[in-house]
Amino acid sequence: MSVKNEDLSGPSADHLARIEQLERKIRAANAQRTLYGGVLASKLGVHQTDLECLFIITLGDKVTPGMLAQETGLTTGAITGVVDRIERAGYIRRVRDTNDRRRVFLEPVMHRIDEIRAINRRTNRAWIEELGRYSEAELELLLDFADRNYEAAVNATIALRQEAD
Amino acid sequence: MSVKNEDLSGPSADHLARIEQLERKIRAANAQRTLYGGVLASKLGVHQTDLECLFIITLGDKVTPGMLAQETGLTTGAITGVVDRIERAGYIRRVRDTNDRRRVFLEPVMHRIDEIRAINRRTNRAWIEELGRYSEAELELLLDFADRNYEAAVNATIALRQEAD
DNA sequence: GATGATATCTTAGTTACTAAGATAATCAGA
DNA sequence: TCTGATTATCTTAGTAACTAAGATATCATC
Repeated sequence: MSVKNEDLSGPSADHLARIEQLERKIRAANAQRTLYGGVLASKLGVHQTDLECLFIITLGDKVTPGMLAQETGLTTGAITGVVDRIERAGYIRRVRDTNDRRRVFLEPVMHRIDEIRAINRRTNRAWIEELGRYSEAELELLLDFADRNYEAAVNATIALRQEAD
Repeated sequence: MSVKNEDLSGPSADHLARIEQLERKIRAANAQRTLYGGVLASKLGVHQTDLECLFIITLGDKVTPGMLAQETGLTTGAITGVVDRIERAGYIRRVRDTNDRRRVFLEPVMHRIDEIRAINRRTNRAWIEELGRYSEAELELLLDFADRNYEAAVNATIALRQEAD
């Protein structure tokens, strides 16, 4: 019976199978979260894209339409529409940059954003509770993993864009 | 100095902050993966939605257009368009159910699906390597977490749909 | 065989998106 | 400080993916 040295030949087949399973589950969870975003958006009377952009705006500081276009991959024309809608809905305000008057800052209206967060807290109560039961060490691992996952997605997108067509 | 009993008052503020951070990172990674999907789709000459549906088809067995409509939240009319496009592109074949001739099975053409997987392997080489360095125990935790995350998203969507408008 | 239910497809119309260009402000060099 | 190039946002025209409603075909039940 010939058994190859697993330590030299990389992860075992079993290990690889688990990794693929993990990838599939992450993708499935992704899809479900996207679906949730769609339902939430229609409930708020905005579009799914609008909600995603709103999330980006609340993440960073001094976000501009141009930055949104870059991060989402949408055209600046499309972003103008997005910004129009979420401004009209009262979730952000356009504030001209006083230093460079071509630019516009998208300032989140926090008390309106909090309304959305309240909905998320309601619908995710059980999930938040589950998360609370993780130990510090486990949370650390999950945080690190999520971070690497994000970076990997960024790099994969860049790599894919650079591949010859 | 009054210090409340943290064990009785639930997770500490610090713990909660980490949980929120985790949630934000998951969402950011989500957005990036969605972006990657868009770039990949345009590279393949299909739509982002098409690619997502194709993924669902390869996950399950004997998937029908109706099931796709349910899982994605799209109308059956939209699904017809999706199926038309990915069939024309050669990634699936429509196969009539011989037992119930109203139904259609969406049969993935595996050697074409593998082309897509090869691209993903190329662009995610570094990420796959990183995953390989996780221990069995860590992978177990991540798998379980991804699973819970998926279920949480399903439940949150249901809860949101049921909330009074 | 008639009735209702189910699965998919078709059609008409809406609208979010892209591409290209307009507008307006900034910057760099002579 | 004028000139041209660049940058940031917005506007416009056109495309196509989507929804809603209904058509078509098959199945199940009495």
